[in-house]
Amino acid sequence: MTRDAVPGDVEVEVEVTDGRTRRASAIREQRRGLILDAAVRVFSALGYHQTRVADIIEEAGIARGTFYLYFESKNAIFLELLGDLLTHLRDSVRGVDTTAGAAPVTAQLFASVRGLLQTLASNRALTTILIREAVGLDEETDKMLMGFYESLHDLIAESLERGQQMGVIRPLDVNIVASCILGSIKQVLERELVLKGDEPMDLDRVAGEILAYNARGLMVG
Amino acid sequence: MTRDAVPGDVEVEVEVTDGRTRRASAIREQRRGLILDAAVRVFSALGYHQTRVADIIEEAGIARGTFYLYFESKNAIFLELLGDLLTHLRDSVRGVDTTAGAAPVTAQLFASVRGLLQTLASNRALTTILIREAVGLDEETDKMLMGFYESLHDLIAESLERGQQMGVIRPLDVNIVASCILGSIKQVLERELVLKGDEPMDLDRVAGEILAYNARGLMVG
Amino acid sequence: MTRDAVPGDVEVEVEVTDGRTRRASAIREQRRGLILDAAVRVFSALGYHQTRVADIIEEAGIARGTFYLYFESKNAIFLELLGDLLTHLRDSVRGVDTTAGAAPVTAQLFASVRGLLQTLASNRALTTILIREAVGLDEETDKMLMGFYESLHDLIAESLERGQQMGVIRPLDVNIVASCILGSIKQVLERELVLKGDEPMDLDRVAGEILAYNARGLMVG
Amino acid sequence: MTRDAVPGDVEVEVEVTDGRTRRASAIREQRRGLILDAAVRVFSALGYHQTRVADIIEEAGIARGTFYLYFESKNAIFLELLGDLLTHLRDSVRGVDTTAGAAPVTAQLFASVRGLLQTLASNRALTTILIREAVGLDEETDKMLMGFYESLHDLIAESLERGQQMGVIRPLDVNIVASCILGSIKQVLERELVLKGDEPMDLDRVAGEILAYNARGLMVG
DNA sequence: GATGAATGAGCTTTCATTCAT
DNA sequence: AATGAATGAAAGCTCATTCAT
Repeated sequence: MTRDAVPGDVEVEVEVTDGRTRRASAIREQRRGLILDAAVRVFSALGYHQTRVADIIEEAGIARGTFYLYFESKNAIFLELLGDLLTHLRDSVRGVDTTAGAAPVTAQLFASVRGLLQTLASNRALTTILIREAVGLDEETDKMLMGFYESLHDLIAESLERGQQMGVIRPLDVNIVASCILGSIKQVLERELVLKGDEPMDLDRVAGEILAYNARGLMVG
Repeated sequence: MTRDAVPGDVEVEVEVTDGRTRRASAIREQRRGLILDAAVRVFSALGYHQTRVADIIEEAGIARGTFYLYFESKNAIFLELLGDLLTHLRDSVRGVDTTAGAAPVTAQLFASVRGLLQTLASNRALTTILIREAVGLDEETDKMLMGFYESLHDLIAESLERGQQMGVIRPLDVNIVASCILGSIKQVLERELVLKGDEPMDLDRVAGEILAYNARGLMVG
Repeated sequence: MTRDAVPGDVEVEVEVTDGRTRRASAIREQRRGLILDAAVRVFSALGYHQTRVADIIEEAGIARGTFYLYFESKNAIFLELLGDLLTHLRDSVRGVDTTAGAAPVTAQLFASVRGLLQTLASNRALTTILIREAVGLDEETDKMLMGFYESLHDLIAESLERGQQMGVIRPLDVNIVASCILGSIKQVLERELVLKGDEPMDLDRVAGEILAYNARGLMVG
Repeated sequence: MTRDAVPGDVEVEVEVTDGRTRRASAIREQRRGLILDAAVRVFSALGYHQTRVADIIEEAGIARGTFYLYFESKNAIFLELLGDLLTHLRDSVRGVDTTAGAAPVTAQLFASVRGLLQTLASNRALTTILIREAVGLDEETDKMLMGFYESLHDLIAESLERGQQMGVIRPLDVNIVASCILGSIKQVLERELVLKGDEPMDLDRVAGEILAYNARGLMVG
């Protein structure tokens, strides 16, 4: 339920830092983290629009003004949370390495999908936000999200193209099929995380099923 | 950009209808339609939350009170638009007929997917709303939408099961794969409609590509 | 529950009146009366502020615009109802006749109080409005009502003065005591009509009790 | 014209109170009081319905939101004012003590009536509201007010019964006569306070006159 | 005369953000 | 740095009244 520590959390202290400022800075970051954690809980429980700043500060146990000492606005903290998750996700998705000696393509893909599911499963609250809320909030948030999905799409499309060149992927419209793959994963996730609630997900089975589907389709043989 | 006339639009006139009331009723429905059209334009341009009732009445060229003469609330008109689209969509999706003498399964599926894309393509503005906005608004809207997707999911899952019994679908987890299929379609749509803007979609090619992907997967052979 | 026909109801037709206009005028007055009756019912049930013009036209079974054909405004119809009741009441209240040969003062007062109660009891709905609602609505209504109570007050005060001159009323502050008398009657009425609901009032007993109280006070002897 | 400080005004501070919170709380109550005072002035000048929240905040010199920081709604602040006054009034009305050695009944009654008048005279603005505005606003307000008058009525009726048992009150219908007494006082008050405006009231004379009237009635002897 | 759809000023209330302490 | 009272723009909605048919 809590947000993982993320590099971006710590603002770089550019001034001369003696012990005092360093300690102050650490306390500051700790508090910032507490607020972010509280915000995740509230946003994923209530949704962005139902969440009032009052809810966040109550959950965090801080005063109204304090919130604005750490974050510019309600939208800013939401954007930061979203950015954190996207960073996590990007890290768990890698293109297929087709150089000689690399692991088999299928194994690589399995690892990639499994990693993705793993990351999302261990950030259930944030993921709930990502899937349920992050569209139609405002221009900036929308762009951020679309950019993320676009880059995932491109990653998949490029992999498909390379696969075609290697002769392991059949001729197909890489953009449409990239969308299909991305959509498969999103939808399975939505179903697994949002509908199934707290029940843990069998990562291996789900990842295997997704890959089999993507690789072989539905037909017998 | 405008909403299509829909059978459900016209409220049944239960009273005795002479010429006058029939005409009045027709005018009323026409006006209702104009407001719905205006709302579609505004909602799909600004998003649900950014849209104020003031925007809709300005677009429709009516007074504030007039809006509430036809619709109970901002949420109500949105729900109605969404309901219209879902009705449209349900009509274009049919389960696979596996009785002897029916058209080949592949052809049926192609017709179904193509019809779905067709419906959505000809309701671009509404579809934009469906994809971009209809999640996380409020409990009622969410339930409506989830119910719709759930019923699509179930339709697919049942078709898959039947296919397995007939021996044309390989063994697989019907729920996960149903999600994959549904997600494929959603994502392709989102890409085609939202990102590509007004550029028309090659329905046959897209539908064919989706089906091929779902049927055969990615692998050569 | 219905309003009594009142002379003021019929607007004098000053133009040349042939049969046609006379009939039209009669129909008009009849309709006016229906609306007034409907308004009484609604006002006394809901109170002035809770009553919307929509309630009155629904009760009367007329169209919105028709209401304004007969009455200038919601306030105007209320004022007219109030005026009707005040006219009724004024008619049932008479000063004490102290000329030789007149009925005994006590009998006259009893008749006056009894008549007042009678009038109000047979206009329960209107009276409910008078007692519960007619203060603080707007300047004009307030003035009308205060004028009515003031004239009742003056009538009583004058009677008291005359009684003092005749030696039948003890020395007392006529204004204060006139208020006491008026207040007694109002409060008894409020209790009898508003709290007791539809239970009929024993006019003789109540009038007798009020008079005895006013005449002899509370003390033994 | 200003509201008196009332014990109930100060919310009990249940938390640990250091100097800071105590001061803050005091300031808060002071501000609350200022708003209540402003509301009394506006309500008694314009009447409940003519008064908009905008009028109160303008009179109080505060922002719109500040009002809602202290009071739930326009109706809530009105109810609080009314409740304050009723509490005051209840405190100044006491039943007659008929145990041996108590003050003479007449003196007790005089003190009670005088106290009532005193309280109302020193809360002229609130009283104006009580008499002119507080009926027919909404269910809750009506109940509050009716409950108050009912309790006054019962108090008087019980006193009358006890007086009868002691043989100092003649046989009479206690409920009707209790209404008469209550009505007398209400009406005198209305006349003295509302009609006479700011002119001070001769409490002793008015109280004396009311009592004499109630005790001895109008007749000579 | 009758109709009822249309009007729009005006209301109460919410809540993200500011700023004096 | 922390606080939380104060702010006020902005929203959704109501309803007495008008007016074209």
